[in-house]
Amino acid sequence: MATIKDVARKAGVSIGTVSRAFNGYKDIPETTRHSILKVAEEMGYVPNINARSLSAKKKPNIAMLMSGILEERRSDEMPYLLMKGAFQYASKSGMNIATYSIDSKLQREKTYDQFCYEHSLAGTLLFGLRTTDLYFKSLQKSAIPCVTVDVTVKGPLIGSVIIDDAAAFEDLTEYLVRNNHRKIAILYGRRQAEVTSKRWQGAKRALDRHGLTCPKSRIIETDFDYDKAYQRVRRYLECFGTSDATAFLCMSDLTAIGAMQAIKDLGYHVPDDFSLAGYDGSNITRYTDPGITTIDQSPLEKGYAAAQLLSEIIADPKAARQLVLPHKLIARDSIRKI
Amino acid sequence: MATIKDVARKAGVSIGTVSRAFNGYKDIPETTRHSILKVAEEMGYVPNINARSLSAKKKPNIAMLMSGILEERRSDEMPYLLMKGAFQYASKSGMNIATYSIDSKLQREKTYDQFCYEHSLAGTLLFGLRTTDLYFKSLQKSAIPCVTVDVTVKGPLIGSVIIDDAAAFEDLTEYLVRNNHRKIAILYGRRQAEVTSKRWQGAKRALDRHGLTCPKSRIIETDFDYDKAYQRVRRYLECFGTSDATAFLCMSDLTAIGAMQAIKDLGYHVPDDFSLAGYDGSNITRYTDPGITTIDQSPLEKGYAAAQLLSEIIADPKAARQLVLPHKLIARDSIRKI
DNA sequence: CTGAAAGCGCTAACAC
DNA sequence: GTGTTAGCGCTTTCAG
Repeated sequence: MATIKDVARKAGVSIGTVSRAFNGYKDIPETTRHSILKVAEEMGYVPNINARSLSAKKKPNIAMLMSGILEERRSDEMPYLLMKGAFQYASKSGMNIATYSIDSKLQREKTYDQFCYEHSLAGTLLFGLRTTDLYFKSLQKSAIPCVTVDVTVKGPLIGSVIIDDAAAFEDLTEYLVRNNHRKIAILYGRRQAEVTSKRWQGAKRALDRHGLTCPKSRIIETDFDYDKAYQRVRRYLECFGTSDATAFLCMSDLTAIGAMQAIKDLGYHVPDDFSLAGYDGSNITRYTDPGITTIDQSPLEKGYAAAQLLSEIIADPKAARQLVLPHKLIARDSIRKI
Repeated sequence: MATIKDVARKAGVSIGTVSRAFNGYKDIPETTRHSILKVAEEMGYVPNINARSLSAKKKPNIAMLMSGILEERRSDEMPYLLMKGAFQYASKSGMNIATYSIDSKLQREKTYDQFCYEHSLAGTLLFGLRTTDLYFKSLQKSAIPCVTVDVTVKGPLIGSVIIDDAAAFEDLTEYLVRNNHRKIAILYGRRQAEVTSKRWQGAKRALDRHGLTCPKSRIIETDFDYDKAYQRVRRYLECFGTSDATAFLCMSDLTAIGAMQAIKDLGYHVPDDFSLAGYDGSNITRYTDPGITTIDQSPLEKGYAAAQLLSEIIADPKAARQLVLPHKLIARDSIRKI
């Protein structure tokens, strides 16, 4: 493979000049730049990124760090779409992003700063990060800019992209109430999760506004997953039948699907006997029968926005900020007016 | 961040010695190595990968190149699971993998070799590659080892990981026949796709074996996607009702789901009126009602095996080979015995 | 055993 | 304008 030296020799100039031609320096005549670029093109020369980032900070290396990908912890769809969104921005803007998995083992072995140094990173996108991740707190002390998605970390070089979880869940709750549901059972997420309490706040706001309450009996705990939701809802229905609630408001799509299966298995019908709301906007909700009303988390847009925000922050640290993306309610047939 | 120089100074040795300590050279006394490693540990030193790969070929950089991720072309689940599998192997074996998106724009802009040179890659994993990708043919001429998944490229340094698509589809067809289905409609995939013809071969083999045929009327063309499948099956049913076929054999899960919706929308029932088979093993098929019988493509295992195979090939080019992973049929309630 | 030194490919001062 | 040169951080001969 041709190196800068080969190009220089063939073009009859020094390597310094070739470098200048490639880096958009304006103190070089257009004719020279052109002929150099042409020679390089002919030889199939492309600058080596490692060498480049070794010698200078230009064309910063940036990376997506995906946490939790090895663990079974969330749907496969969300992180993929975040990544896709980031790659879309990268492709459009000519930025080059690499993706790495940062599992908990890795986080234990080397610090965030060490990882960045190891890979000569000038900035990172953090996807799937939880507050319990070892890297979570490191971010603040680091001098390397980053953008987190779905969680917020305060720090001068830290941006974040989120949706307003509380407001979104409030909307969803409101939507149920508007459809005259007054006895709503809530499928709670993992207790420790930040999003669980946020969503609960939103539900609370909507219920309060309408003078409604949610007694303990109607709070059904899950881990955001299918199995637990299925079992809990099944037990709930065996206990209360249709007497205690008219709708299930779920903190994730997967729990909604579990709930729906339990409802069906006990001979009830969605939405005739029970209405059902999910949360996340995952693709599956389009294909269930009936389709599930849910909140679109816009992972694609989040990934895109995160990459964009990061490049802004790298260009100017003052650009660091929290971006709140709009959420949207996707109405489907799982909720009926009563 | 500490560099090798800092460590050398603090440990009272030369940088060469530090380097040796880190690279497992045996010509250095255990005591020296230990004290160096200890100092390094204290300083939080980690070798810079770029510098390392610039100066030598050791600890080769390897990468997953994901094609088609920006295009809408396939389910989001498959490529993600491939990636996950590769990361699993990487984490387990201490190998460090970066993921890049190689969209068609990028493939047009720089050749495969250029891309590898640019990133100092010693080997690549190719996910989502199609025969129409520009990089597809480049692989053979390249001196850089790679492993492809789901497609086969011949070349001395090229490995591939596949499942036997024809055999898998044959099994699926056979399964329908065993359940006494003799009039089977086939939801065909994209005409140009290699997998389409392979799966067709498999179906043919099973049908032939039982003296069955599949008249043109029962071949329904799709693009592997939901919408087209829905429309085509709907039209088919409006035309034939239950008179022409007892089962739909689909070349992808998404088309199966489209077909199922069409069946339901016209007032028919799965599996009472029509049995249904999908292909891919995507998660959605677990959650539909009824669950869909399908073939598990094992993307996780493929990714894992691909990463493993690549590291074998890099260690010894003679290890290059084609790996055929076992497929498995997942029986669910969408098929009934008649 | 270990230090010194020559690069790996590239960028960025610094001269001319 | 453009060549020269000093690194970037690391590995690897080559002496000794």
